[in-house]
Amino acid sequence: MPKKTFFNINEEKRKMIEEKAINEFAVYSYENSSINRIVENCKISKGSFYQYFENKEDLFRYIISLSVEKKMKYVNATLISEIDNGFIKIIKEIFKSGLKFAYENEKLASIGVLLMKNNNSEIYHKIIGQNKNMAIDFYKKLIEIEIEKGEIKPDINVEFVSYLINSMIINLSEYFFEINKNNEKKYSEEMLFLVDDLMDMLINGIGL
Amino acid sequence: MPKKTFFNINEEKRKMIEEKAINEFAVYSYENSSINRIVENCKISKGSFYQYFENKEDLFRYIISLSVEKKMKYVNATLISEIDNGFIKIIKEIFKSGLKFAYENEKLASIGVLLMKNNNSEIYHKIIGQNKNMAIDFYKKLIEIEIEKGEIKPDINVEFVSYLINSMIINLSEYFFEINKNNEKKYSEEMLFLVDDLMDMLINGIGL
DNA sequence: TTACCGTGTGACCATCTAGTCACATGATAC
DNA sequence: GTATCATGTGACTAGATGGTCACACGGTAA
Repeated sequence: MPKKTFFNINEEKRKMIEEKAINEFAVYSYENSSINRIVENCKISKGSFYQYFENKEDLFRYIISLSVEKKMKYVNATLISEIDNGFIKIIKEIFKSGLKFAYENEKLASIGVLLMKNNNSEIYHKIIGQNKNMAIDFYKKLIEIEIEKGEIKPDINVEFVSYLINSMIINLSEYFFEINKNNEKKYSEEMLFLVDDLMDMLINGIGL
Repeated sequence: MPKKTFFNINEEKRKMIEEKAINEFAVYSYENSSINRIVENCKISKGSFYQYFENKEDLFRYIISLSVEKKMKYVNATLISEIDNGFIKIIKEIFKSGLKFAYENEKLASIGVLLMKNNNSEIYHKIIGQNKNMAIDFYKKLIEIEIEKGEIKPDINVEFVSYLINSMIINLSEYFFEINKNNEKKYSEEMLFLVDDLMDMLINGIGL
């Protein structure tokens, strides 16, 4: 957590520091980011920075916490409204809210993707640590319920399918950025079709 | 390419340098690897290193070329023998030969995965560059043939499915390492089942 | 005026990096 | 013996990094 001095400075400056830090991590990832560059962009001194934050990790954790907080607002709203509508609907909505978050918070989403992909790094272990299987376990439970309801084949490899869904969610945002890199962004249409395609594929396969 | 001096030194020393470099890149990835550490582990001087290689990138490219060469031996054998057996068989065998390569060349596979995942980095663009869509285009063609043959739904998003298959292949090796990290390795059985599961899922979906 | 205190500063430190270069060694050729 | 040449060396450079610290500034309280 940042030191209390960080929360004492005026909001404009605070937001500016947050923004510059988000920019830095989104472009360079944690390992290759530079405090020197951040303070330079912020036009504050090195000494000031270390009066706001314990160290580089402290800043990164703070930015991640901002990101998680924001993303939760998207996902929680979905979960609450869809919790009784079964696996397909829930997963679909998680995918969609994930994409919506990525679309509306490109930089934060990029930081998240970089962190999740770099899952051998020290910072990944420090931040994600024991929670790394939380999402996967959640999908596992959903799938098991669906198997009991007779909606999903009972002989699938639940562990593996959960893992796959998890990496699909990470990949989906990336793919979306990829196809939209040079085009103008057509969030609402393209994106939702993509999720529908993906879910249809997951449930029914691509074979005839 | 390494300088000719590298190929003049005796094979034992050359293999040792290759091995230590592979180790370094597999553990630290390109960006975080250190020439200092490599020469220290090799017990050769910095000067010698720069008489063998132009620079760090030269060494990395060389190691990647070794890896590609080796992997091609696995995949090519598959492609030649399965080319007439249709999409499912080919993809299945590509998955399997990819896993076999990863199992038998853990370090090289790890270097490849790290490079492919870090697809924003300068080194990725330098090395993969314009070829980054080669694999995806290959899958696209396979799928289009299969659609014409009436084996795959004609209304799927071919571009997206190809992208997905590509990232599945990258993720599959990773998942395999993951589940085998603490267990003893049961390559032949578990691995092949995993591929069969995955392909069955891709073709038929998980829904009942 | 003096004392205190939160905030701001940038030179500085230790430590790392990739890459260089003047020199040493040792083998072969004449 | 001497000249040539490939190979080997490690101190050194220039530039980065994260983090520290003695000090400066400005406002408030006694």
